[in-house]
Amino acid sequence: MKPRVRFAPSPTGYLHVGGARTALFNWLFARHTGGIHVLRIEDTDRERSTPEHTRIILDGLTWLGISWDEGPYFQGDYAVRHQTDAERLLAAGKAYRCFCTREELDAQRAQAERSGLGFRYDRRCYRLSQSEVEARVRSGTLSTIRFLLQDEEIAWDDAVHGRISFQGRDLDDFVILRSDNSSIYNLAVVSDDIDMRITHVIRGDDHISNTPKQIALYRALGYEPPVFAHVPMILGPDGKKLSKRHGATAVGEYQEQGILPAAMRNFLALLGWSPGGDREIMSEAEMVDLFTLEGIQKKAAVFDTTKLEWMNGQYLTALPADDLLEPVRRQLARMGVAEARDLIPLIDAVKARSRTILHVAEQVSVRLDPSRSRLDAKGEALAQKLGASFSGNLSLALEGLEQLEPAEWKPDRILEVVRGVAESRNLKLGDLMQPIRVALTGSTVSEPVNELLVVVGRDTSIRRLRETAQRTSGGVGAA
RNA sequence: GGCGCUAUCGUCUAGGGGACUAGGACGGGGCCCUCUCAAGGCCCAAACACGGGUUCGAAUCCCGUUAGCGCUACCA
Repeated sequence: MKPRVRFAPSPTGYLHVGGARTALFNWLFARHTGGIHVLRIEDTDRERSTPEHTRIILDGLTWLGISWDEGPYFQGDYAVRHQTDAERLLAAGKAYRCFCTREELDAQRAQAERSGLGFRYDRRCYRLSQSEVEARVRSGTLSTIRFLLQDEEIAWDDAVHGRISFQGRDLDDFVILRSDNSSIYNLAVVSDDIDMRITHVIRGDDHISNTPKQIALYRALGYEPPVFAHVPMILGPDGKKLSKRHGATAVGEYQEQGILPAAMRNFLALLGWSPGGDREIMSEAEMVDLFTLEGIQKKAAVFDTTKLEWMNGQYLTALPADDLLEPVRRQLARMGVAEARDLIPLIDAVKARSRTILHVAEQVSVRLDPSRSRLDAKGEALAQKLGASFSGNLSLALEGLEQLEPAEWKPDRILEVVRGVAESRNLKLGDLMQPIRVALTGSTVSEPVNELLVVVGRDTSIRRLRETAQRTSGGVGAA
């Protein structure tokens, strides 16, 4: 039988990196086993669920390259089945009506807390006589349906943790149907997972304590529970559950920061999963091939953005510029930069020394700007640091460069010429190259200057260098 | 408080009784390359939480302690 897995987010917020990782594991497992990946939106919390959040979650998954074979299904569409299942349990004596109000329950809880004991529902409504229950229902008293939990051991063989067991007596007779006939999470999930014939439930660690309740529900409903695989949580740098105060937690934020989906996916896969050995950078196909539930870590993992950026840098250098064209274009558009010409050579020139698309776009825009002849504050400061020779050396290099015909404007030729000038003047190559770099980019960091000159173009380069040399000839800062 | 889960370098991890003077990666430090910065190559510092067992032998198995985290709703 084909495995069937599901990713089941609630549309009450953005797609969180933890959720994205859970989705990734489900998808990887489905692909690896030839199974089906179902997407189910758990929108039963009407108060907090919005279509906007649903859209963001779908977009985030798509951006990451995580697809689904069925759905999205919306849990809210199955309210009738949930109710029917609850009533079936009630009719079978496996659940009972509870007339306790929220206020009464709160009081009982507070009472239990005062006496230092953990609260557990005392089953007072279970002890009501049949006629009493009927009388209250007839009188219109609101009631919930509670599941009657047997006092027995409930255990399962978790695919990542091994055997986990709970005692029924430590669990509560939990509510499965609210007084407005809407289902509580635990019932809705089990009812849907049965209906959708889910074989493997791969979800966050925080659901471990829900699992015995759900297993009891499966059995009471007459079904065998699926395989459970509880994946570890993702933590912030301080070891606490990852949250807003740790910075970016939504997948969309990383997209905006210029992280590549392939890098994000690779990084997320390695957070709590390892193929064994030293494998780190993996293609989608390799990850699918290597993925197993056994390779999932038991321990929670800290989300390390520094390593994410390193990995993104790896993808940036390895990917052909063509693959980067669209994201760079989007970023340039966001920055309000007009792309006057073919961006491929520009991207090629800078991608190896960039960690994000943002970073690539910034450098591209500097090289793209034909009017950038005046040094900005930073460039000015750098020029000053190079000292009085800045303008003179710039002019020297310029004399050589101006000799070059447009057809000769190639990295090898440029290097040859500049090197010739340097040797004839007894200067080091860097004495001539660095002023050019600063003049053209306003920075001491760039690709090799001969390549930079080609990327910027002969005419623009010469014009800009000439203007900068003139402006600073009376001493740096004189202009 | 109760119940549950977890525990290898700062971080992500390899390891599943002898192959461990514990390997890789990020980050840090150094060197090489070099017109700068990356990339790349080489090197260094850095960990088995603690205590008991089991065993000829334990990072690996068992028990306890400690610590961290999760759950403990008519939320999901």
